Amino acid sequence: MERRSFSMEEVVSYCNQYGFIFQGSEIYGGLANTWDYGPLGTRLKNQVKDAWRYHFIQMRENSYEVDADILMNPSVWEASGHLAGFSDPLLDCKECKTRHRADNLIQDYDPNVNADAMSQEEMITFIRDHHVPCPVCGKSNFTDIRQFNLMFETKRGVTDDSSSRIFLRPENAQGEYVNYLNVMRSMRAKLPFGIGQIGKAFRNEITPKNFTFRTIEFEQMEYQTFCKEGSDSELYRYFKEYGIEFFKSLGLPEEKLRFHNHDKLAHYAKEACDIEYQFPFGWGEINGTHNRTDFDLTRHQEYSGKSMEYFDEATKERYIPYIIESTYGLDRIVLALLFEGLHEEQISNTDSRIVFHIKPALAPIKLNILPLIKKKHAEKAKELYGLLAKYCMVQYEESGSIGKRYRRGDAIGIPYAITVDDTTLEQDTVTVRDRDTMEQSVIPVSELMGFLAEKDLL
RNA sequence: GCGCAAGUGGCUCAGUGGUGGAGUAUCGCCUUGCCAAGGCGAGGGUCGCGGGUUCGAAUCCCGUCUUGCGCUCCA
Repeated sequence: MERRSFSMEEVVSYCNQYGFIFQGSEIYGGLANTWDYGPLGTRLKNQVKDAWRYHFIQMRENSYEVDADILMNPSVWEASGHLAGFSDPLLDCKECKTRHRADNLIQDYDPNVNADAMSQEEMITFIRDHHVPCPVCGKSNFTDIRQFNLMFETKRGVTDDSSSRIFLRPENAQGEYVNYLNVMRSMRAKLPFGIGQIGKAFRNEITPKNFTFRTIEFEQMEYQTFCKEGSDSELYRYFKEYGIEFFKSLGLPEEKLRFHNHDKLAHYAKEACDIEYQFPFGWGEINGTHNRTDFDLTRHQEYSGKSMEYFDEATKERYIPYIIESTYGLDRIVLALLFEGLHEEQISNTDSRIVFHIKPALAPIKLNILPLIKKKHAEKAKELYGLLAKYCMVQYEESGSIGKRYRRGDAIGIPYAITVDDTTLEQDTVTVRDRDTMEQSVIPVSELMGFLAEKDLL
């Protein structure tokens, strides 16, 4: 059967039409790069979260989930280095209107100069004195440097003084780090152990784009493993490889996944590797694994004055643990699943259907309960709906022909349709229709629970 | 942030100065015994938003917002 994938525009349109993702604040003309998840998108997202919880929390020993606040004491961001390092000195070329990072311009002009150590004024003076050229047009006519801090600011309290300035977290990780002692104490955890968190983070990106791929507000699923120095590199490799397995378990094909090593590491990382998925617009990061060493906990010890040391009963040693971070972009994974699963299938020369091929375990709705003939079978079908709704997300639909209702279910990824007909009334069996093969089978109502378990619908 | 393009019912689009339309989708009734059948009817639009020109603007002009593409940026 001929099968065609969706373009970016088609995915955006589909998401709006079927209730997956809407433009944020749409009735007011929107707000740039904000997207709201609709009923089905929310379901899909939650299923991905559940899958992550299963793999990272439930099936893992010494694994704990937290839900830290988005707003944190500003000292956290001083300690983490985000307040100093999470902003770029940018300037524009007045001649060709291109934008550049001042430190990169200087570094490229003279590799012997350490631009990172220069102040903003020193950088602009250097650029003017040396007539550092624009790499695009070759001229040297720049605007002043402007600092773009990627952290979102807000204020607490009703007064407007600077002491009330607080930030929306630019990454979730610090929520796990500042709770490291609390989790270890209250859970009586021993190294190595992990703290996971699902939550929102915010970044004032300069140019977000590509639908939900890069947004100013986004959700991450993070897992931080606290371990002893020496075991860090092995754990780093493990989580890097495990990312591929996790994505495969969600239904992303291996040939559309690849590792991407960073040549320039973040300020906290000793080793860093992304996993990228091949989106229609190019390879895009959907996971990152970082060896953050003891950088974060050491800094928190320094800034908070609290000891972050772990006491190893076996060896009687005291040390600050290393941290291996494995972070997953939830919105990006949902987007990848949409691109991967959405197809238009040609059934005949004149007939086609939209199908969302998604693993049953991730499907927003698991079963489509349909009376074959509304007048005769609606009552029994509704009864079945009430029964099955206790176990999984089901939908009841009676409007339109049976074929039309099958197709509508296909379009939103419902894996199975349960049709109630005369034999249901007489012999207590239902017709089960498969989304992928369009084939039907008859099974007794009494075996439905087994069917749900077997097909990963619970 | 710069450049280019677009924005009209949920979706796809027509309408280029003179009473806002089509197809499709949705809802109701009839029909229909398994893959988007058919009939009748209904609801649904601040023409992205604001201003200007005009007797009159979806249409022309200006601004703005949003989206897409290309830069730029991206721990």
